[in-house]
Amino acid sequence: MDLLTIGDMAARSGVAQSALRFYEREGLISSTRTGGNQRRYERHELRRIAFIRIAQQVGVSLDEIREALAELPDKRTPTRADWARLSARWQRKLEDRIAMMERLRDQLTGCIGCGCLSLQRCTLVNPSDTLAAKGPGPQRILHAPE
Amino acid sequence: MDLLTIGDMAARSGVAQSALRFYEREGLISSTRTGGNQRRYERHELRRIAFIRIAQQVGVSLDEIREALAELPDKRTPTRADWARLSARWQRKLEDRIAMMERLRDQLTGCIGCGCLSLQRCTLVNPSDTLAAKGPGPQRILHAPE
DNA sequence: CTGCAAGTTGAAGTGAACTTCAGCTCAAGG
DNA sequence: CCTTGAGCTGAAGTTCACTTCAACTTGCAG
Repeated sequence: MDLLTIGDMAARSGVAQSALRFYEREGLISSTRTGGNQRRYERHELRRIAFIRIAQQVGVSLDEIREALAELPDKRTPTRADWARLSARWQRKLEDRIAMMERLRDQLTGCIGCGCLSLQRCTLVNPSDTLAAKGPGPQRILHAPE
Repeated sequence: MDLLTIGDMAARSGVAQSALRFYEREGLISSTRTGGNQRRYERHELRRIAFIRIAQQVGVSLDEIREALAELPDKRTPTRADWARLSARWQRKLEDRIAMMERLRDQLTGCIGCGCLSLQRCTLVNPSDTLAAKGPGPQRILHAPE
């Protein structure tokens, strides 16, 4: 077999073993077990991990990542097309986020000119006016505009 | 006087009162007190709050924000120029971050083509190879490339 | 077969950024 | 004056994404 141990996975992905176990508990990745109860990973799990890290870079929560990954075929090894479909969706998110940051940048430029930084005049603070509307509760940094 | 109560500040900034008290404990904003120990804010504190929220949008931690704000004059009300100087610095950070997201996007595009999402071949997962090198400890989402 | 690195578990700890709570006090309109 | 809403405090709780720990078991090289 060409199954990988958790050590291999950690080395190849740069993700700590503890994080891999955590991801498994959270249902983001999966493994089989040896007779002695040790984890063995199929190679394509590396791809899932790559996907998770990329999504995190984009600022997506593990919850949302789990949902996305749930769309992958459960039984068979995901094909190139499966991954491409998913990636395309994240690419969209990324573009949205980039667009938001650019708006932020442009507005900040304007604000430097006028020195205002006023809260309601500049739409800087509530970029898409959704942030304040979220009410109390911890607010996500760099929330992804859906 | 035209001092604002914490309720006013919350309403005008869209930031919860509890968060404002928290920011004050953390030394990010300040207030004077009435005889009856209630907070009263000068209007320019709104600008600090705006700045805090903007910086958070860019993905900066409160620690870093505190450092940045420490450069503002402590005694006098910050001038337009003071703010402009600070804003310019954040604008730089924003551009860096946008650049990183764009790299991410372009690479993701490439990966969709080849369907790879491989961890080490694509530099996608460790965009500037610093992430994995950070060792154990919670890793910041969307870390700002310094 | 032995030694030891590598793996296992559940529970508890961490840090960031807040929120919630309980038990009070203050301030302003009627 | 009195009520009612706004504000105060310290301590504890919350969520996210993990890490650390202790005590124990596996697996492979020699």
